[in-house]
Amino acid sequence: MIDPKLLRQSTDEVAANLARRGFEFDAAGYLALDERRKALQVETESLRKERNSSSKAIGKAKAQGEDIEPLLAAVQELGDKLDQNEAELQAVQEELRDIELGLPNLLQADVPDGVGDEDNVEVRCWGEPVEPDFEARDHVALGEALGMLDFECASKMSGSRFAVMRGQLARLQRALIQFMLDVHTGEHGYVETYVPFLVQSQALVGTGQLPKFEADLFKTTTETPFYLIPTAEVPVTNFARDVIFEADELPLRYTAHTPCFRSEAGSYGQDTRGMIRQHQFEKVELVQFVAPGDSERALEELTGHAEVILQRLELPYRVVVLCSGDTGFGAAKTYDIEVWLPGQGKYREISSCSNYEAFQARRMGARRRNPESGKPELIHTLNGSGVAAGRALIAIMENYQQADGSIRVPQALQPYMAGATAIYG
RNA sequence: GGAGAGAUGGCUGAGUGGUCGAAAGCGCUCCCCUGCUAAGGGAGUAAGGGUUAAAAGCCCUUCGAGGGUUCGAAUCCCUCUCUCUCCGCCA
Repeated sequence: MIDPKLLRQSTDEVAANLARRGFEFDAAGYLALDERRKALQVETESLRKERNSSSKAIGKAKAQGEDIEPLLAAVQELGDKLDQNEAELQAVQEELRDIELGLPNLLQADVPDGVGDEDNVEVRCWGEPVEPDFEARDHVALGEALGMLDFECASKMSGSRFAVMRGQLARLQRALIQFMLDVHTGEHGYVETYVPFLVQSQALVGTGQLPKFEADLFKTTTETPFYLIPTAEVPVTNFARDVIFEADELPLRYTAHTPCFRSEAGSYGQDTRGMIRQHQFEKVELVQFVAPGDSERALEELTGHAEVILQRLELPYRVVVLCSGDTGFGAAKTYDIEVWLPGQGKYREISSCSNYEAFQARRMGARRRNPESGKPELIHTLNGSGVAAGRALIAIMENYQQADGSIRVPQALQPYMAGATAIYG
């Protein structure tokens, strides 16, 4: 959520910033509605004040044994007017909030302009894509030939966009997760967490998936609906809901391995082959809570933490900064890490690291006590994949494939694979 | 799943219709005194919002959540949620 004060006072600047995303903000409409809110609120509060003082007077008069009948009559009409005003005010406030919840975050000044992913800007590149001296296969061909990756089997129970893995391939994914968690907790100062995979709507409003992107989520039909988490960002970031941190508690760094569930509405036809885009996948997530002045530096660090994983796995990748049109709803700035996939002959997203600044914090009341003023202020939140396990698995299969269809195990993972150096069919 | 108890400020805990946003204690901050390892005295100490260019001040809201009764609700009524204890059941 954008600071409502900023929305009122610098409406044109806000509108111009949002326009960089291709988002059209009806500034005039918003301001008109806010004017109505202001008038109603001032009036309602003064009515309440009147009622409060009258009630006190009645109490006093009664205590002194005076006749309170005339006082009661005077307050009576006031109550009706107040009820009406309160109802009207509430309606206007809800309307304003709906608008505010639907506005994307302001972009940082250094986010490049652009419309789609073709306009993202490469920031750096690591490793050299190696051309094998045989025809590179993609992970589907490799996995199926090994007898360890089975989409048909998955479709029997769950339909499309699910996978079944068996044997050493299933174990390799587990090894990856274990490895990533060990690096982040042991070397990058993250606290490992275990969190619910089902959350209620207010948690998703807090992180920004709701109310706008309900169609991308799986939802239960229980009386109070639960949503399957689309990312561990949702439960972990909500740790900070309604919390006022002491200044010396920050920064806080949390990591979690969870499955992620996405209905991927509107993605039909894209990546229908293989494990790139699934309804269910495993991910290790990184989340940070930092002081408002520290988030830009924290984003660089967090992105670096995700990069370390790919470096240890010796997977070539590049980092791109997302352009204005491609940056996600709540993010002020996002780096995507794209790993080289020989089977596709291109770089594909394996991690997305974003600085949300106060966008999520404002939605969920995440604050810290400012050490100078002693007053609460909104913190900044960040998160990034560190990294997506399913896609990392694909990257390993395709980058470590041998001419005979076997797959070498990256050195960093061998300790997690009982010393195995390769996977054979 | 069954039975009971509870939810108040950073914490403990009082408060059953009227100056209660809330006693007291603890904690914390500042000041004073004292002087030596600890003690004494005083003051202050919730959050959100409105008004303001901003601040001060003033005002509104909030005692688990939502609704109701009332001129007036932490206090009365209804619904829900959560926590604790016991029983049952389970991983």
